[in-house]
Amino acid sequence: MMANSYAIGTLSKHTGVNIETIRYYERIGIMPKPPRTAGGQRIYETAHLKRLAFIRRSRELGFSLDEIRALLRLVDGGDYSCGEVQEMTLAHIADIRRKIADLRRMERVLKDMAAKCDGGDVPECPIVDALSA
Amino acid sequence: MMANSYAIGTLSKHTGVNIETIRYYERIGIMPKPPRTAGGQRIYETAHLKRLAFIRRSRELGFSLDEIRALLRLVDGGDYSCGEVQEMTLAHIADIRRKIADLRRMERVLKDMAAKCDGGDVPECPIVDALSA
DNA sequence: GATAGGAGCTGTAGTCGCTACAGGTTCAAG
DNA sequence: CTTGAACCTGTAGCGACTACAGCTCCTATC
Repeated sequence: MMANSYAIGTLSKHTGVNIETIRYYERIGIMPKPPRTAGGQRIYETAHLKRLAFIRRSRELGFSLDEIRALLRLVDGGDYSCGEVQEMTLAHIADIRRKIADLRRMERVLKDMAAKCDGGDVPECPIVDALSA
Repeated sequence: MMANSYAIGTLSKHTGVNIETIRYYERIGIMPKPPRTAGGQRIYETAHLKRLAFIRRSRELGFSLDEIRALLRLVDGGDYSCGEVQEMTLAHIADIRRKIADLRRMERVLKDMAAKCDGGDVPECPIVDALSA
C-alpha cells in the first residue's frame, strides 16, 4: 500500500470508527465509494480520513446521520454560508437542552421515589407503589 | 362489553399507550395474553389496565423494557424485596446522570463552537473548522 | 515460488422500542 | 340486516449500528 493511502483497517484505527461502520457509511452514501485494488479491497486517502473524522466528531456531539449528511452537503457544495451551519448547530443545542431537561425530570422523580424506600426486605415497596399510581 | 372489561382501544385511551404497542407488549411477553371473545378480540380487565399503566410510567421514567420485565418479575413473584427494586432504581439513576453529563459536555462544546461564529455569509465557518479538527 | 494466516470482501440478520401498513374479520348501533 | 368503526394477523420499516458466515486477497517468511 502506497504512502498516504490506507486500507480500511488503518482508517478504522486512525479514526476510531469500526470497520463495519465505515462500510455501513459507504452503503448509506455518507462516505464515498473509494477506489479499489485489483482484488477489490478499498483504498482510502487523506481526504477520506478527514471526512470520516468529521463524521465521527459530529456523531460524538450527537448529530444524527441525517444532520451530518446536511452538514456535509453544505461543506461539499463549497458555497455553504456560516449562517446555515450555525442554524443547525443552534437547533441541535436546543434539542440537547430538551433532552437534558427530560432526564433531569426523570432523575428528580426517581430520586424522590428511592428516598422513600428504606431498602428493607419488606414486600411492600414505595417505589412499586409510586410506579403503579 | 361488560363492566370492568375493555377492548384494546379503550385500554389504549385509558393508558395513553398505542394499540399497536399494546399488541407488541403482548408479543414480547411483557403483557399477558388476555382472554378473547368468541370472535377472537382481546378482553382486558382492571388488572391489565394497572399493569399497562405501570409499564407506561416506567417507560416515561426511562426504564428499558428489560428493566421493566425485571421489575414486573419482582412484583409478580410477590416475594420481591424493596431492596431489589431500590437497587435497580439507583442503578437507573446513575445511568441517567451519566447521560446528563454526556449531554452537558456536548452542549458546552457546541455552544463554544457556535459562539465563535458570527452567522455571516462567508464560506469559512469556525464550526466546520472545529468539527474537522 | 509456495504457504500460512491476518486482513479484507459481500450479504444477511439481529439489536431496541416501537410504528405503519395491507388485507381481512368482528362487533355494535341504527 | 346493513353499515362502518374497531379489531385481527403478519410483515416490514425506522436509526445507527453490530455480528456473523463463508469466502477471497495480500503480504511476510521460508
